[in-house]
Amino acid sequence: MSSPASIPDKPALEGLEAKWGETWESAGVYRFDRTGRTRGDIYSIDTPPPTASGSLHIGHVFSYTHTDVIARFQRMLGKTVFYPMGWDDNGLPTERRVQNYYGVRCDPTLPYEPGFVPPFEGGDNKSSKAADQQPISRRNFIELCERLTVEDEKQFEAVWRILGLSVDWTQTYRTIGDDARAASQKAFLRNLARGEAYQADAPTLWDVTFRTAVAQAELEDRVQPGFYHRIAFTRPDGGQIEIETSRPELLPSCVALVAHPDDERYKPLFGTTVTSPVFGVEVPVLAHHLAQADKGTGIAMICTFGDVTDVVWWRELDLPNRAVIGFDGRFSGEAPAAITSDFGRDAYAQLAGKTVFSAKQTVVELLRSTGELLEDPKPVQHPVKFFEKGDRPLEIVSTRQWYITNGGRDPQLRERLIELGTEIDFLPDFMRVRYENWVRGLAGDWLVSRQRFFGVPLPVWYRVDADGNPLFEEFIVPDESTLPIDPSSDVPPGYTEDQRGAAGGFIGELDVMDTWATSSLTPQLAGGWDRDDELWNLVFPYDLRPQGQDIIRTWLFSTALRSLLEEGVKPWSHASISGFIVDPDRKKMSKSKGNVVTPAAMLEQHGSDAVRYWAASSRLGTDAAFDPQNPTQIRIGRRLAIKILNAAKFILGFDAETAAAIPAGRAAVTHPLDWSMLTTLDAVVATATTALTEYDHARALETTEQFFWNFCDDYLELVKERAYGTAGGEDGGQASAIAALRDALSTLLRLFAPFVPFATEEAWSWFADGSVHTVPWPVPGDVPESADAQLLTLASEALITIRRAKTDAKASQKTRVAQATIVGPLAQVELLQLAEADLRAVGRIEELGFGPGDALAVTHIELIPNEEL
RNA sequence: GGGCUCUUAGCUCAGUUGGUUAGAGCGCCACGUUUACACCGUGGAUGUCGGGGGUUCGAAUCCCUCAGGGCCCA
Repeated sequence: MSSPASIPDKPALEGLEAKWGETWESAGVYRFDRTGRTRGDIYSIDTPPPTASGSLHIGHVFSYTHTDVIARFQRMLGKTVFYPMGWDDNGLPTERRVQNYYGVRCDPTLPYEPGFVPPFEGGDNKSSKAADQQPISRRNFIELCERLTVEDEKQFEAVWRILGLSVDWTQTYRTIGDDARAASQKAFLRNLARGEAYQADAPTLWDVTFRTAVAQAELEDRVQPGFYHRIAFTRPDGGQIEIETSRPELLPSCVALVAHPDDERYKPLFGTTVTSPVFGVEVPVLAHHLAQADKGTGIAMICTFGDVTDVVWWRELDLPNRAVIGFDGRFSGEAPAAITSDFGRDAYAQLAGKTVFSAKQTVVELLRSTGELLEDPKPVQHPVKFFEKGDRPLEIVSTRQWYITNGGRDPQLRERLIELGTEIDFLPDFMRVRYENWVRGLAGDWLVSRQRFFGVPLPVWYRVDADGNPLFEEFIVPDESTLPIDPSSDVPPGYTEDQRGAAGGFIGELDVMDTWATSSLTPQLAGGWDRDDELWNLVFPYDLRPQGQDIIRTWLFSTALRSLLEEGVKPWSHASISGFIVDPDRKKMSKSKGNVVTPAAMLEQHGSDAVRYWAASSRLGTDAAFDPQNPTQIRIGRRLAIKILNAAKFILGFDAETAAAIPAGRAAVTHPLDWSMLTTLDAVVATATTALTEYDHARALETTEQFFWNFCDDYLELVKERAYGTAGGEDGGQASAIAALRDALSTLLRLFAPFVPFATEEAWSWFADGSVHTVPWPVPGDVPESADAQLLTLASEALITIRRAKTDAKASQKTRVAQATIVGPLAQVELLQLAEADLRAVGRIEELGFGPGDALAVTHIELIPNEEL
């Protein structure tokens, strides 16, 4: 970046990443300098913070390259680009990684152990058994989380730097960092103050492995094998009602039977009662429209709680709660009070303490013994709800949890969110539908409390009454100025530590927030919300939110929600959605399928420019197939990057002395063919600029690339003799060619710069000062009236015809031609004659004639045999 | 079951508001070592635009329908 460097004899891509990465960093090329800027000067990006505990895969490279191309384009347009990087390090994935990496697990009841050394380091990140993990205190556990994420983040940053992301590395944040915790807690407290956050004791989807509540956005259905059990309930008159259930173990928690209100078979029974088998509990028969007449026997039992429909029925039909499953996924020791018969209580005693699995077997045996299992269980495949990161079916337990309103129970808020979506330019546009579908399908408010450890603590305490019982409705909040806080170690205002847990004192909330509750605030975290007002006003609302399509329901939605609640406006004007990478069998790459490709080796093997080319060739929203064994697009990208270096070297090598005397730009251009090329290039500039402005990076790249290959294959060949100065004749012909070539080179390097930043920077350094990445994006230049793009096209066609004649004769392209005639429509031939000398030179034609004809063609070509050379 | 999306050359993909004979790259075949490039150059062959129906002077493009792939939601 100092004075122009000498051009290597043999340009190569190897080493460019390290060379330019260091130069860019030390020169601060991508630094966000807000001095004197106004909002209109800024282009701000709400970068996705990768999960620090995960591993980067080729899909990350794909989508982050899309963003970087836009960032570089906007920077060259003259915008000051706010392009920060965050690390999403809080949350369950980190906890799991720490457990496996260090062989530990968190037990909050244990005391802190200073100077703790974990059993080992560098576990293989495969799941290890809990029994093999050493229990440690929460504080020790969090220290290990902190230690490992810092290490992981260094490795991530190294990959991003090699890839050439034009991030300002002084603008980084961590979702577990002090500022992030403070902002997350502050936003929650403001939700609370405005009535948007609340706590409720309610049936909650619960993962028994991780022992935490989970939210709707974290659910997934998995088809599981199961059995339908046909069971008999008894009517007061002794008659039977048959139901089918996949969860007979929940029979002791049965609170009603339910059928569809229009179901003629059961209409007479509505309002009557029946008695449950084995446990002998009398329950009502009720009507509800969610009961499916065509499923099983058409009548179902309602238990507390087998699935989310049970919860709806329980709530809407105002039924009692007879929950039997505890937080550990086992049956509680005490039978529901409704079971009063000795037989029923004995039966329940056999279930107490059992897992769902073994309780099911026990209940089935009991039903067989009483003859109330009417037939052998029928195997079925049915969808079961799982926590997306879990591997045991979710249970539903009643617990006190914190919620944030999200429109799931508020039609007005829901409509505002949908309206907000219409104000955002989704790229591609159809992705908005996924957002709208999600908003419309919300079944309840957002459950944000998690019974985990490595997260942002919910910033509340609870008063304890005179008898030592916590008063959850009488919560205490900290002053904003004290954030971030940890209520399990910090003391609420007006209390002292010795009052913790004491009668008349307080207790701290132990739960942490859903990781999305923090990452939904990435615009705030990165943009200095309520911490750096000047920055915030410069970047918010952001220009761009790039992300993957798989997290529209989580990250995109929750960010839009928090922005609406906190600021009342959309968080960004554009949301660009990248597709994902599929393997050659069109299967999505994922860790569980074992088809993940890690980027570091790819970048090392092929070079960053090559990998970026591959990524940038795909449009937003489309999935890209990738075969690591045969990375065709990457090879093409590598070829392009090398070609850029070679072409630049070639162009800069033409008579350097003459070139030095030629003014930069187009002042010395006189030849019609040169003008033809430049006006064609101007059209490419216009197309590429429009495409990038519309976030169609693939089109910009394709257009530029196509021009570039034609430029090299035809124009460069046509003018090289003239540029060498060996063609002779025309006045200023050499200067014109050299000036046009240099002007085109400058333009092409800038057009390619967002896509292949390393090769373009290298070539730029051979003749110009400063970085190509901070020079102005090209604009179409001045051309004379007479400039005609058609001329270059015709000359290329003529050249191809001449080449074909030589190829057909199995002759070398440098074979001389004694005589040739080009025929074609008069206007074309007249135009083409303007390039006669260049055509003769490239074709080594001694005598070139022109004549009339229907279409452009070469006739009467007369090769001079080899031996006469 | 619902929503979205895709199906174009052997492969990966372009194809704009409907408009001549549907394109590119890779791969393949032939030729060529031309003073930037063998990580190269030149040229060539390659299609029932998933199937069917409709609208139109004209359909890869618009509409209907069917089939298949993918993602998300139930």
